[in-house]
Amino acid sequence: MSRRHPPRLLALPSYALSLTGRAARAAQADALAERGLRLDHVAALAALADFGPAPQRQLGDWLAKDAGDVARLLDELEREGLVARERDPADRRRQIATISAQGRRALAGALSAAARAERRSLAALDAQERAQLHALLLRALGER
Amino acid sequence: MSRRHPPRLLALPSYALSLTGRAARAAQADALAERGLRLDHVAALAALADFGPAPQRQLGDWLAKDAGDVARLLDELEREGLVARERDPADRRRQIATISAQGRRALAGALSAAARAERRSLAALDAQERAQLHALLLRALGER
DNA sequence: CCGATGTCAGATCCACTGAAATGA
DNA sequence: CTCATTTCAGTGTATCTGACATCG
Repeated sequence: MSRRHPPRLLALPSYALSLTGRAARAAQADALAERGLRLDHVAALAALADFGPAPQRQLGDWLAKDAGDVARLLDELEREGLVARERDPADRRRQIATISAQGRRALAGALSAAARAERRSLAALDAQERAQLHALLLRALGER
Repeated sequence: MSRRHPPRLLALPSYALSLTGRAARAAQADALAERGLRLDHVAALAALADFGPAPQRQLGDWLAKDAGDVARLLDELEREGLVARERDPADRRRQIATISAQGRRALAGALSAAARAERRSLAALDAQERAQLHALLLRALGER
């Protein structure tokens, strides 16, 4: 199994980016699958925990997710009792999603599993390099 | 439109990695779509250009792609005249794929389009930061 | 404008087939 | 040499994801 990568592609930072991104994503998805969660479940829970209850469209903006997908995602989370949805009395079109106590517990467990998976998938970098990579990625995202 | 990301997720390097990776991938896919190419087309052409003619199985290993998918991928590239397939006389099960002159031209154009798309998607970083990011990603991949 | 549903393309994966090579 | 097994390419299929279109 010669898993070499074509040099011409590696020469593109964004190819390397998409490869490492996929690997990181896969490692985390595996870690979460044991808990019956997907990455987007955890992302939604984290957003609701960090920013508080929100209408679905807002949640879609935070997670860079399509509104239709958010609706289906919340169906699942609600079925598991991790979030609750209720109509906004001020605007009855809106559904306000709120994380439940059970959702917060699931989130905490999932985040620590994700952090462990991360150390595995970025094992080739030492702590300082990981921090440097992290800072560059945040800049690339326009955060900070 | 709030482009903020949940802090709990951004605190994970691999979340930032998967976000930027997804954006980079989408930017490149868009740039290539105008040329009638997908990312896997370009990856296959690059592998054949960098490593030389190869049986399909080998190509699948390089690209981490399923053998069946490689067969379909090459059907498309062959139909466009970008690669040629011929049986290996030494082992008649094998099909050796070779990039054509036209394939090389298509690859060159695609790679420069990808490089332009990249400057757009990583616009928040200056040239030095992009280089630093690139080096870290290659290390993370275990290349060099 | 908001949520919900349907659908589509792309990507990944798995099972299976037939032909060809391999080796006990 | 024969037969069982393995390898390779190719086909079919299922599933998941992200994106879009439409409808109430």
